[in-house]
Amino acid sequence: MTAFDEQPGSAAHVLELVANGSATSRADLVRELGLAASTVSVRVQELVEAGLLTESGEGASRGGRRPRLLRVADQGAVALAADLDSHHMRTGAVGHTGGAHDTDEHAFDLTAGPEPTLDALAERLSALAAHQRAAGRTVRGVGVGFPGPVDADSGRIVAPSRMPGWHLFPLRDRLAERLGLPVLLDNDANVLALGEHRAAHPSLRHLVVVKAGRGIGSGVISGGRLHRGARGSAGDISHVRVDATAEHPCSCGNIGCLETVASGAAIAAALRARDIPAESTADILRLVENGDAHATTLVRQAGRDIGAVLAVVVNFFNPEAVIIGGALSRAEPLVAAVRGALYERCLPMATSELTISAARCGPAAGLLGAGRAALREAAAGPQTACPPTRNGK
Amino acid sequence: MTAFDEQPGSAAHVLELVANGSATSRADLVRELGLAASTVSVRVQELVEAGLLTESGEGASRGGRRPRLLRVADQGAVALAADLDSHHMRTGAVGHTGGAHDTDEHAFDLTAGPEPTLDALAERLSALAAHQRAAGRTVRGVGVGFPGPVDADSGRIVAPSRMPGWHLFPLRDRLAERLGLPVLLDNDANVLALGEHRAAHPSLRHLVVVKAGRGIGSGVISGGRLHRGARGSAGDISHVRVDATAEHPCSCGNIGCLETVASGAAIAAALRARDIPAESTADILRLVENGDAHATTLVRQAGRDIGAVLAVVVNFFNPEAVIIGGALSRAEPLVAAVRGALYERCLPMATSELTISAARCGPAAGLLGAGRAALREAAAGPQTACPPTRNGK
DNA sequence: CCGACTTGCTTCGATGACCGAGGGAAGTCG
DNA sequence: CGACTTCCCTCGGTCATCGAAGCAAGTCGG
Repeated sequence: MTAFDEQPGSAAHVLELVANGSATSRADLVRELGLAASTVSVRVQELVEAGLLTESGEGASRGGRRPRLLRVADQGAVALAADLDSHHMRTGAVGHTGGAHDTDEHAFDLTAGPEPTLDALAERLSALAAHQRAAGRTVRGVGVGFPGPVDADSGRIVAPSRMPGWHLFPLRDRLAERLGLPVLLDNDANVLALGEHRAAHPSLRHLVVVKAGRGIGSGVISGGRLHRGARGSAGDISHVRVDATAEHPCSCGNIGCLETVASGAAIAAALRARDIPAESTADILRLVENGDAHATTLVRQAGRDIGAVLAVVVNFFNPEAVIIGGALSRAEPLVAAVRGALYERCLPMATSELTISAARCGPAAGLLGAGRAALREAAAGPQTACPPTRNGK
Repeated sequence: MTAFDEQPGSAAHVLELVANGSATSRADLVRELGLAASTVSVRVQELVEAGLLTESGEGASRGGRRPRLLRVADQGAVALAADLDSHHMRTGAVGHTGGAHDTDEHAFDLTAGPEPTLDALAERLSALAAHQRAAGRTVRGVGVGFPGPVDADSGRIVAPSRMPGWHLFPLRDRLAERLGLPVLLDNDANVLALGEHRAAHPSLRHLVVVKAGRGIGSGVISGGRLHRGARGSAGDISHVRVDATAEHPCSCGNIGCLETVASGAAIAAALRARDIPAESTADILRLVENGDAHATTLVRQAGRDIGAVLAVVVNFFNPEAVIIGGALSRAEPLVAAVRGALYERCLPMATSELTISAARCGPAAGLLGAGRAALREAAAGPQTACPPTRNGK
């Protein structure tokens, strides 16, 4: 019943490969999946009959018969996506291919509690749904990335330390009820990781995707699958201690947490302490782009701090790539500092073939991840039913 | 073709469940595996016919017919196991059940190079094999744990920084040739992790097993499977920086590595610097048991340092358990300090249901892990052939 | 321009894993 | 002693996948 898992050989996997361009024909799929040609044909036929895949013309010959090109049938099918952070709500509509449409950013306060957030979410997503439908598109589902621990199975928020009232709030079901659409809810870093993995690096098996924005989180792909850990809190590096001498206490009750020295919120606070007006990560980015020395120094130091934590993670987990996403990933000095810290502190063996780069999907990566995941759910739902106790007949 | 993987439903998995006591009858297996009773019966019958499983009497009724008890047919079948560290070679014979027999420890110098090590290994294992055969047992294979990075697929050693001559040495094949037996080679922490997981905690899915001995390493179980990472170096936490002010340079070229402040070698060196004679981890343990204040302080500090690194790992990976193995795990203060550091520095969410304990299999855990893995290989080999290109017929 | 070869895709049994129904064996319990 | 439970096996049936064969539609060298 877990949201994102999919068995390697089949069904949604085929859609995925076609959607992200890894395969454009049946023959491609055969090479990619390692299945028999006959099996792939059957699978494709099912998907075509279900209206999820279309044939669209023929491709270039490679010395023999021309392949019949396959495309995802995104005939106006979209998912709504929402990416939350503590002070903003970004929304958009996501199709099977291409970027996010109709995106919008909207200030609000997550700490005001679940009910106001639910209201704001429902309001904006309803409007978005109406707008999409007016444009002739079908809305298949909703994907939401939440900046805190989420129990993805039950669709509930789990105990964010500084967000009173949120503990065990059933955001997924409440939102689904309000919108009349299936909702997929997960941690923001997890949807980012899924989006980057599936869309930009589908062949990698072990991946760490960091979301550096107002807060800091990460999503972990192990063996090609999202690693949630024992209680779904895997990837939470925001409260790792990086500077025991730091004075700022953290909401978690410790001091020197990564979040208190390297997050967008911390950088903005440090800038304000120097009488430089900065509230959002956008402000920080603007300062850095304008060459503000203080801002650049702080951002670079944040990168070093994040890199110090990631160094442990890279030695321990030995991923094929570390991807930096989130708003701050657009600040070159931060990415460069992360790179430097990793190369300096990790074993050569762990870094010699390690890719370290900014998220390829850019600022909308979170939206894309959430939306695509929701689309995948919607597509896989009718087909890949839950193995146990489902077909009553 | 990877050494330890096994698909969930079948073959070796059944043996595993019976071997570690998770299942004692066909009905148990049905409950454990979730397969149909008929399927389980077929599987068991195959294993019985192959001589790998036996029926042995009947168990207590639970209100109906008595179950026919199953046991692993370890009719004298053993694997030889070797656990290497930089100055010792521990060997023993391991059956499907029970502990290691005929164990022996033998001082030698790994840094002397691969050929002398190969000679020493072959000599002791040949003697052990002869002894086991004289006692009427059949030797099915050999499992070796090596204290450094290993490419498990090719069975070769990978670039240990301070071990000249070892890079890409094909220890597995060379040893197999010398002994005329199939050899399984893996990192020492990995075999320890496999042993502890399969034998003591088979139901856990995410697990970190630390080997604290003369060096420090760890093995990672993710989703019930060993996580080796991109290049097989996952779990290598020995070169994480924990103390930038430390003066001791590390063989890796950095300073303040965990290994230089918290390993058995480092503790022994620190004791010697205070004119307390200590060479091996056994010496350290003796001092701690005798209440030596310096030794106890150093061991406790080592535990804190290890705990500091594990805190990052626990937040990031969110395992269900952290198991401390290796010689130093017998020092209570070290385990206690690790516990303390984890509870202090991790998120409550990551530790509230986290098990932190010493390895249940004790000092022979490494041997057991290596031996059991080799037995499993030997048993699975003829049955669970590699999926592609194997049955020539 | 024409065979020979390549590539793409489909059709059609064969295979094998798994399941479920049915039933027999051997218990417990009232 | 009968009703029910538990354990296990036997026997078709379903389903996914494979491989062989073949057709379709190209390229390419003579």
